[in-house]
Amino acid sequence: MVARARLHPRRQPMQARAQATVESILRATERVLVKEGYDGANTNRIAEVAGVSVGSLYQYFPSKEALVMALVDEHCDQMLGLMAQHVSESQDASLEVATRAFVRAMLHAHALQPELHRVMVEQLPRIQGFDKVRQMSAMAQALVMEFLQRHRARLRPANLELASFLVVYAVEAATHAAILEKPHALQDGELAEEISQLVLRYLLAGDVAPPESVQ
Amino acid sequence: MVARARLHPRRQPMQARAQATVESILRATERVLVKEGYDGANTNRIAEVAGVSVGSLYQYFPSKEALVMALVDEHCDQMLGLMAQHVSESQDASLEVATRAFVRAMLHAHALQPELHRVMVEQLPRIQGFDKVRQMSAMAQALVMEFLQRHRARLRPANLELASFLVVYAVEAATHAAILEKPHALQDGELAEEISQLVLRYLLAGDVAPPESVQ
Amino acid sequence: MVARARLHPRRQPMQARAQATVESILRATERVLVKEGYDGANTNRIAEVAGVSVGSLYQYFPSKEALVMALVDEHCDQMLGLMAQHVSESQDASLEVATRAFVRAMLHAHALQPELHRVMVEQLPRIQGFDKVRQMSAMAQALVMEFLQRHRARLRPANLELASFLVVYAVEAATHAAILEKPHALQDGELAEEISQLVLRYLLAGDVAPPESVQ
Amino acid sequence: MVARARLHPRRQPMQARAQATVESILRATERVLVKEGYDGANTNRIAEVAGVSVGSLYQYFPSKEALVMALVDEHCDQMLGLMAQHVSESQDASLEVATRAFVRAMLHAHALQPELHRVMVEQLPRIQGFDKVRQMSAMAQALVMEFLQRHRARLRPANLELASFLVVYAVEAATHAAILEKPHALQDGELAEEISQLVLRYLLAGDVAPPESVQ
DNA sequence: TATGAATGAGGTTTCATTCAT
DNA sequence: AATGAATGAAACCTCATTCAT
Repeated sequence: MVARARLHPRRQPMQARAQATVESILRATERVLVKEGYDGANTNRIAEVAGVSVGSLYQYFPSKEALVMALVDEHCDQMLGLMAQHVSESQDASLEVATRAFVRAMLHAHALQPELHRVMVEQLPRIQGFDKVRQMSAMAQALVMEFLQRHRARLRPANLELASFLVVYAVEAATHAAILEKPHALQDGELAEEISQLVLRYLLAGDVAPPESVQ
Repeated sequence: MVARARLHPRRQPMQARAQATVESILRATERVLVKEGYDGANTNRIAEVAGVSVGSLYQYFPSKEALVMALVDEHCDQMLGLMAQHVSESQDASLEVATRAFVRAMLHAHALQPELHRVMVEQLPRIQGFDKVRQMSAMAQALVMEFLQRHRARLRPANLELASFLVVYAVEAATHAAILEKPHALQDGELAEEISQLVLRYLLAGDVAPPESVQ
Repeated sequence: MVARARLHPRRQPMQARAQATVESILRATERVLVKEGYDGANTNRIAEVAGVSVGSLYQYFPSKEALVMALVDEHCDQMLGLMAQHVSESQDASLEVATRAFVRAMLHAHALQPELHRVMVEQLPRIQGFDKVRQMSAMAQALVMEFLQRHRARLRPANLELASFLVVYAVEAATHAAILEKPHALQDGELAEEISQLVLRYLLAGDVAPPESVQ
Repeated sequence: MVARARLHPRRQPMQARAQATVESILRATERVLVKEGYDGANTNRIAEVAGVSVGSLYQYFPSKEALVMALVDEHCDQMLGLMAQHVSESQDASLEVATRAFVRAMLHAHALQPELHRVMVEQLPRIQGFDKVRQMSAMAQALVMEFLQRHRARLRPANLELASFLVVYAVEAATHAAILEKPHALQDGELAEEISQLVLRYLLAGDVAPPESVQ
């Protein structure tokens, strides 16, 4: 109801035992969140599933929201790390190759824990101070824009900031929806290729050749 | 959490006064939802804002979720109606003209009540049995696919179902994000044109001319 | 732990039934407070004793402390009312008669619900914003000082503010301690007379005659 | 609330280091009690402020109440010691000189740690089994009565027990209230003199001369 | 002896829903 | 039909205390 004051982890676990506790709490939160949804999840249940007492949960997370937030942070960091890694690996690749690699990486990332990702995106209420998701978007846009700037000579759009914005949101939405609604479409490369076409044709002047003729 | 037996409106309001009551409850729900979020909204507060008693609220909506669902229904119907109208109006228009009109329509639709739309998209899908939003997506895809089929001769993608899927999600995501994060970009036509380019270049072979030279 | 935001009653009961509920909650609070002490009192128990549900308690009192505060307010108002009444009744009495009447009134007031008064004074923590008790002291001092000013010609102390301060605290302490530790001493008039002597001899020059010779 | 079996210190600290630990725990308790009040004080916090672990705290104090009680004991012992010392020093002094010295000593004692004393008096009596404070009162009354008996020839009150009772409570209340509410009044001797007058005029027949003419 | 992680009973509070008026 | 007082299950969270290391 009211903005909750404490959203950040309460203390760093110092001993190995404590780190294991924190880990088990986070994993239990995931499981409960996926199974029961955000509204169905409650701290007593999470603690029970984690095999610890509520007290231990509150020793490390000062509120239910801080707990969820920590999970979101972890998830965002994973996603961002994956994206950054792919961008840096595509340093010298052509736009076509890099884009296709990136789209496949996104599909892969979403496919890792699709149910968890769904909960993250669909159910986690936008708690006050929950800007991590927005931050992640901003960083993703920055990464993409940096990449586009290196290739700007070949690009059609003049406003690269706007282009990054559109590309990031379009790819995220398509990837996310596909994982949830068309999981079978992940097997053959059609989905990945079509998303890549969406991006490349938007960015490049002229037609975009199919992947085999480029690679 | 609780048995969720009743999700549909309890009775149709017959008299004008009753209809006014229902209307004020729905509007109050909107306001509270936008201001406090789904978790912060409670039926007593909504009734208070609506200027009626909780008892009256429960006379027309058998549960909190039925109430929220009625609002979502209303909103989806509006969006779908708007889309259907544009598709039918674009019956004889070129793909270019129709797409640009559609994108502008979507931006317009999202701009009507952006905060409410945000709550709808971000917070409400998590209610169990809330497939209305998914239904809306499905219907939107059907409408778009019908449209694409009429223009299939000019289209590059072979799999029109997949194409509709991508177009609908990409446009929705871009439109939604733009309304919330780049509200100033709505003034000039740049944003609308870039989203249109995203769609058209994906769909059509060859380059896409700017709007003025086509219209 | 932290200053609690809500210390004031939540709503005024409008219907007779609601007023009865509030009344029974307040009386139950008294009983539980006396029996279990402040730390032993809990809202579920109070509600149970009151014969209502916790929900009803929280409908009228937004927090445990607000509930206790309401009781303290009520008690302070009673005490102050009693004092004011006696002061006004002693309008034309001599200092000796008025003082003796006042001391007897104080003893009487403390004896009404000695256990409750003890809890009030000894156990109710000084919650932030709990200045009602201090306010009551201030008002008592004001009443006494007004009275002293009317009799200033006969008084020894020059600083009437200080005199009021000392008289109020000395009488309150003596009365309070006597009720709790020497309840038997209330029967004969010795205690009342000695407290009166304490006050009168402090205030007046020369000796103070016993009551019978004055009245 | 809970069974309150253990109220006494668990063991005597033998080594210097252990004594230092106990000392730091007691001082931390003081600080936390003054800053947060009895309800806000918790053993984990106290241990943290003391710079030791909770485990160490429980090594020396078997319960929270034993800890607080040790502090109260310490405080009472200090006060009683101070009073006893003054009484013995006033062995041969006149009633007037002894009383004035005693009142000044009380004011001085209260002024040492006024905030701590406030917490002691206002918040701690509510702990069950806390008769130390009452004991102190009883001992104070005994000391005073012994003193009065030595001077009984000059005294007006016949019931010296009652007189001791009133004098002790009146002086304690006046002193305590003055420290908290009129701290500035401590500078000049007016306050001390007026309290002394309150006592002396109550005790002695006839008027009481100002201090300079007596000493 | 010291540490601090872990415990869990029990407290406060909320809010969807019911029902007497 | 409308009111709003009443309900109570169930959530969140604290903190005195224990105990493995």
